[in-house]
Amino acid sequence: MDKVCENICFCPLKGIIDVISKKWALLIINAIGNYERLRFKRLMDVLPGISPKTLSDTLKELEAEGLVLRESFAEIPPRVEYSLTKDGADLREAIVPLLRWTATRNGGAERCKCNAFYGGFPDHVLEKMRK
Amino acid sequence: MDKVCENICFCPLKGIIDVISKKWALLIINAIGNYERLRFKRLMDVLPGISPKTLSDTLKELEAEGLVLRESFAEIPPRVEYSLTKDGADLREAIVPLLRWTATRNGGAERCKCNAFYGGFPDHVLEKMRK
DNA sequence: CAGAATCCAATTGGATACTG
DNA sequence: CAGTATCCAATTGGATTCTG
Repeated sequence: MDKVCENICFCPLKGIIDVISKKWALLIINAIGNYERLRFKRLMDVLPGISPKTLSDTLKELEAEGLVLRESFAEIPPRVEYSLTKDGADLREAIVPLLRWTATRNGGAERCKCNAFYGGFPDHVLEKMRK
Repeated sequence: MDKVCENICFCPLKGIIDVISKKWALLIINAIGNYERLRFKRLMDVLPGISPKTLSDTLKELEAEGLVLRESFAEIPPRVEYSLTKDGADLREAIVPLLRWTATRNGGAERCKCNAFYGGFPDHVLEKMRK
């Protein structure tokens, strides 16, 4: 995707696709967005199944992309809080239609009685998503 | 992501993420959406840099997901046309905000003077995207 | 707590050549 | 034309262990 950029360039798209195609990126952005600010461990809890490595790696990329802000406090035990930058928040807004579309496909939870998806969202977010 | 589905389930999200994280999936969906229906070779042209294998693979997945419709005509030489299903079209609508967000990041084409992104869109689509 | 380090298996996708 | 078949290199991400 990089080398296409001599004559024909997909650079603008390259950005999101690289971000989005990271398996957990959208989930992380959403999670942080929902809770305003989250600590590492809390993120691990909110995203069941993610490994610390993957979370760490993805957070770094999101930070490098200017989507997530990392604030570390010199305390013991250490405390680090993640929040969305303006850009990150905008991105999150931009994917709401996508989430809504997903949530309503196949009647949503018709086959799958789990509630992790909706369950991960605070009430005020739920209301918005349900339109 | 699959095995998470005993107690805590991310199934609803699993869908799009698997679709979206395919490097070319969104580009393909967009391309087809812009032109209503496209043939294989035309898709290759519209998506510079994609290999036939990748295109073929991705199309199959999109078809299996019910996002793309494949119609083959018994002619010589063979003709196959791809179009979006209702679901595919909805998905495409759902990602427009995302594309718009991307296009306006960093002032859009500030560093990159290419026009492949906007260039790939018919005028009526461009207008909508520019808001 | 917040990760870094290591190791490793699976997935992805590019290049190329071939076929009905 | 519309793929398929092969081969292969790079990326990804899970598990696990360790550390300031």
